[in-house]
Amino acid sequence: MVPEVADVFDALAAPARRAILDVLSDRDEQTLFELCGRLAAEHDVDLTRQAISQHLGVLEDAGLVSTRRDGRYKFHSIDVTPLRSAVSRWLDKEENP
Amino acid sequence: MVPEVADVFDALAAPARRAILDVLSDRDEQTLFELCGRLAAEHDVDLTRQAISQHLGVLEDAGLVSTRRDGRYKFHSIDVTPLRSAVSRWLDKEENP
DNA sequence: ACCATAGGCAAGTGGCTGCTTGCATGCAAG
DNA sequence: CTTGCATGCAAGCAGCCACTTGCCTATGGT
Repeated sequence: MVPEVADVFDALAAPARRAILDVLSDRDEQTLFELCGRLAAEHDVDLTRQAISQHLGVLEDAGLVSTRRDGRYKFHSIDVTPLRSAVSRWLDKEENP
Repeated sequence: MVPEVADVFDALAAPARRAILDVLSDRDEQTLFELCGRLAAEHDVDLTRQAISQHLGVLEDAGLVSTRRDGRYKFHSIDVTPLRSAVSRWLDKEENP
């Protein structure tokens, strides 16, 4: 699935998903359970594992999170590339074209 | 009202509001009726005047749109400053701190 | 083989919000 | 002062989505 600009902004609209990006921005290659722990401990995000998993799915569909499987573990990492291109339409505005 | 980061991303979540920013990015100082016309003609946004007005309110609360009153006209302009600071937490990440 | 761990799938529900409808306000031209 | 235009306010309804609950698959250790 190719990520659209709309998917990026929809993904960023939820506070829980922004907190996930914050945690992943601190350290890459985290599993679902690691994320659940750190979200509850450091970001006051008290959701079930399934809720976090669904949020990760949205972020992955938007291309903001990339994953790598190894056995029964799935490691998540942040990727800001889609965010850069999503906001460039307004931030890279030329003053004198 | 001081705009929060959450307000910025909530504002950007709606396609209609992103279209409004696109129109304002083209030309500043547009009135509500001008915006309605250009949104319908060039961006396939077919909403009532009140809907557009509410969207403008959300954008204004987020600090993404600034307004200037003159008589019975109200001119709207884009301001990308809150957007820059909202995305900087992920985009301005230092590789070697 | 068995059990515990890591994660996935799916349906149901409550609450929020986006849009419309109807009316009100304010300014300006005649 | 009346008429018309640009905008503002508020309530109500319908649709969506965030979260939970319950069950399932698979991998790895003992």
